[in-house]
Amino acid sequence: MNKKKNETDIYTPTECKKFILPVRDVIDIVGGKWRLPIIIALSFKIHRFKELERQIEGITPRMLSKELKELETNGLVNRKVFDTIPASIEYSLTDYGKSLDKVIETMREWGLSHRNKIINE
Amino acid sequence: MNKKKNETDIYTPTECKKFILPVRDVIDIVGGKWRLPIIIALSFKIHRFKELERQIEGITPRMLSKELKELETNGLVNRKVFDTIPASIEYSLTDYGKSLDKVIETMREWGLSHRNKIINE
DNA sequence: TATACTGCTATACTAAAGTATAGCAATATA
DNA sequence: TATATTGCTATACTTTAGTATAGCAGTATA
Repeated sequence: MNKKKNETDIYTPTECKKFILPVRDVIDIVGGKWRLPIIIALSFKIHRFKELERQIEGITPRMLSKELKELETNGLVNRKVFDTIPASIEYSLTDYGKSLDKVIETMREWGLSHRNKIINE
Repeated sequence: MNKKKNETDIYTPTECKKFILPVRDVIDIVGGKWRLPIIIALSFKIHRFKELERQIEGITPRMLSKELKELETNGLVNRKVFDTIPASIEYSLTDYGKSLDKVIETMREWGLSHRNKIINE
């Protein structure tokens, strides 16, 4: 009776796994508690460090600094230094960072409908 | 010169924060390394525990069990027990879980284009 | 002179996520 | 009889994420 193992698994042995892979990549790049919030803030406008700190509720400068570096490394965020004294630094989205807009918008819609769902129950 | 604080921040003081909120909800519900992979596997077909373990590369039974419970609690996954001996248990997506399909598809597309980008550089 | 601002970094810590390994009952298969 | 299967749970551990607090240089503001 439990013999059917191969029979059931054969349905989508590679197809399902293949489907998961690119989504895993996305999770690696923009997963975690802070990265999407940062990206969203930057999609509104260029921000300086302290501005981001204020827009993203609850984030500590340590986390913000860490995540900005990661996002820069992955080519999503641009860091521009102005040699005023003291230096002012602007963070902006690269084109590649901007290309997440669809993902963010889809997630936002789902999130909103979830809120509505909770409220209407 | 640094006096402009309110001038710059006033642009989107609440708008940006408001925009972030529903996305945060999504992160809370399906964030982390394993939840979306699990949901994707279940979007292909109903799975039993060991089948999921095989489809989702690298997951341990502890994590799978934990995340399935969370997903059930949040109403995304359904757990159905058949009182055969030994019991067999089927995990499936609820309609609400299924409603993530757009989010997943958008993420997948972005993930694929990221792969292409890396390959083409 | 005292305080606040900017753009962080350092240190020390806690909490959450994740891994590794083993095991159990009961049946089926070799 | 030995091994494999299912659907997990228990224990112990490591790693990563995240928090809390303090501080610095240099300017501007009160």
